[in-house]
Amino acid sequence: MVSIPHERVTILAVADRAGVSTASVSRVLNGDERVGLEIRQKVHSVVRELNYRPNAAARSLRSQATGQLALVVDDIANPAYLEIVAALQGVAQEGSYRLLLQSSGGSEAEELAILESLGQRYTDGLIMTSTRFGPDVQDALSTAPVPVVVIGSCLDIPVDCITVDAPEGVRGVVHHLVDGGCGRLAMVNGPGGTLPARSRLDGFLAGAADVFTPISAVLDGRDWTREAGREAAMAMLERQDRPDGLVCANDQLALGVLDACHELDIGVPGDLAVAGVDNTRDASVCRPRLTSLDLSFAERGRIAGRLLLDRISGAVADGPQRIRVDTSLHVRESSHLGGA
Amino acid sequence: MVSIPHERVTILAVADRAGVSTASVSRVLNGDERVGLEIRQKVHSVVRELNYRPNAAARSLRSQATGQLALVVDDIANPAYLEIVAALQGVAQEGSYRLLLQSSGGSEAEELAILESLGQRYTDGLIMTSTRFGPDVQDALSTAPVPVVVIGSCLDIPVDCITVDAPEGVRGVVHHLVDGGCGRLAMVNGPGGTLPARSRLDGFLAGAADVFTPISAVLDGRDWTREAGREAAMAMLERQDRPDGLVCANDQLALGVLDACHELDIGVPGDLAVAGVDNTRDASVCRPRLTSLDLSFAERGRIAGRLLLDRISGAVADGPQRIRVDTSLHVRESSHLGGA
DNA sequence: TAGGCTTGTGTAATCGATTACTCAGGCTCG
DNA sequence: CGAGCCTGAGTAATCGATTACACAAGCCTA
Repeated sequence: MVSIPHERVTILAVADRAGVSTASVSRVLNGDERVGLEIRQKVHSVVRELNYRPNAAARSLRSQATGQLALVVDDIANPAYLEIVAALQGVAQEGSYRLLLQSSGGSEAEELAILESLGQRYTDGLIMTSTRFGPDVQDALSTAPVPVVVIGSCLDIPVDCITVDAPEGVRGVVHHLVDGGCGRLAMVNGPGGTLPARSRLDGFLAGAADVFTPISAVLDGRDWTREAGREAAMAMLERQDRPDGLVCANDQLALGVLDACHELDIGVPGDLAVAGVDNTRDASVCRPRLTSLDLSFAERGRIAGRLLLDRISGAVADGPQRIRVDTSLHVRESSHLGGA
Repeated sequence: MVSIPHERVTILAVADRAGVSTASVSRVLNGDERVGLEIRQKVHSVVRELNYRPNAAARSLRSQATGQLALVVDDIANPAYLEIVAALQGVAQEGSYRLLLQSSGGSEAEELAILESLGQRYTDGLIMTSTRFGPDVQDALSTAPVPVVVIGSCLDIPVDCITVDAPEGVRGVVHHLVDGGCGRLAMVNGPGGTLPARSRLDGFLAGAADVFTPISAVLDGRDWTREAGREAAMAMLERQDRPDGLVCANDQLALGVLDACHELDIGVPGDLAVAGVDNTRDASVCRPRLTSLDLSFAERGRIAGRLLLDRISGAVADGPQRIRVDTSLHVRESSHLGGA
């Protein structure tokens, strides 16, 4: 049973076979009420018989809508974004949209290229995560030909934005550590100059100021990776004024810190309490399990998706929204000072 | 600076502005050599001036190609698939394709619906991972209107398939454990009846037979999760004839086993050597770090993508290919019997 | 110098759907 | 009984690109 090069079955073929006009077929398929019962049934039966499916390209060309959403992340391999992807996939499916996944690889040029390409109209809307917005990107965002929702740090430009109060959350982390008995804090941050690094630092400093706790060091990581965390920790933990409480700007950095502690034979949480940010799967897999601040990626993905759909349908017509989602601290072994 | 509801800039607008025909504009943009230098330059300058981008829908309608690939996974949240997604995203981007991500949630009905929907021609080709193929799905696969490549277990149906010799790999795991000194083996498998579970079991049994090592137990997990692994391990490790070498059908199950060992105060690898399958990030994050069999998801994703592109371009016209990729064993602490 | 070739450009058909407009027939109402 | 309205269905314009075909101009050759 070789599959014969399928001859295309178009709406015209259906119309002919059913002995009606293409208009009627289209109306039946799009649920137009004003079609007689007889025609309606005939069309349905022919559609089944010929296994007809409307051509997506023709439909979009005419209707000026693609039925597609796009998600741009700066690094697909980052497990934190996996939650956004999964959540968004769910929302898209519910709304009968397809989901396009694009990766900018963290490069601004690539981000710009993607935003430019929106002019091709292959998507009805875009969701974007980004850590850094240059003026070009800001410009492209505000003149985008389709609705855009940003997940991440707030900006001054008029774009919908689903954010969390990361500084407030990190501040809470500091309080948690101090409440547990830490008296000398430090931070391993991401690369300076990025928005997330800045906001986490702000929270850390605010928290430390709240409780008048001395800070022994703040080190910027080379990047956001485990290896960067290890390097920073190595440099930091061999000093005399070693901290007893350490906030890491994300879980990967924290994992690196745990590696370093292992090598240096520093007990966690006995000698040093550690906390991360993102609450990725890794946090509950590593040993000791990592206390981590959840930035609600899944929820933000869901909200972003819903908002985007509302924008597309015109259900929301107001100015740019700024939605702030709560963070939550997941306390695990790595900061159980009392229990050590 | 309010953004004015962008009037559409079509190829006709460009043609008018440049004082040439739409045909010429199209030719210039598609790199047709037979266009005079003057027109070529004029068109390029007008395109820049008007910021023109060809409409994707119109282009696909005419050219019968969408510039899109689709990936269907049965569970997006599964980190093992993340590697496929990332690899495929790379291949797609290289080939100037966009990547669609669809999730079947592991439901056969959903898979079927996705395959049916291919008739809408929103994609030029499909890559699919699946653990279970019912007759309907097989049928849909072999009559699909676009090329399809399957990543996973081989089938009898004529479809391109990128697979690994999982049994052979698992057999190697058994040899590794026995070489390290294990004398009594056990396995924690996934749910019976699934293809992956069957192939891993085959490999396990073959390996044990090779070396005449006694098997103390093979338990099927409720599913593929960490919790299922913990439950199975709890049941298994309290028995008298406790194994000293344990093969887990995936990393999540293995993590659960490690949890159980922790609770029961069984030393890994001292009292029990443990190995997993998939070599996910988790394997290098957990403690002890987990020895794991890499099933080369990333590589298979890459190969699948390339093959799909070749099918689409017609570069490969032969019958269905069956490509087998090598597995590799990543030895880590959890099976270092000598070093314990 | 006429006929044929090459080159460059324009005209218009085409892809497959949706929908504004048109029209025929049956109904109501003055 | 005819004007006006409603219903149901068909005709054809439309979306925005690509490309087969037509054709004009310039060049070469016999």
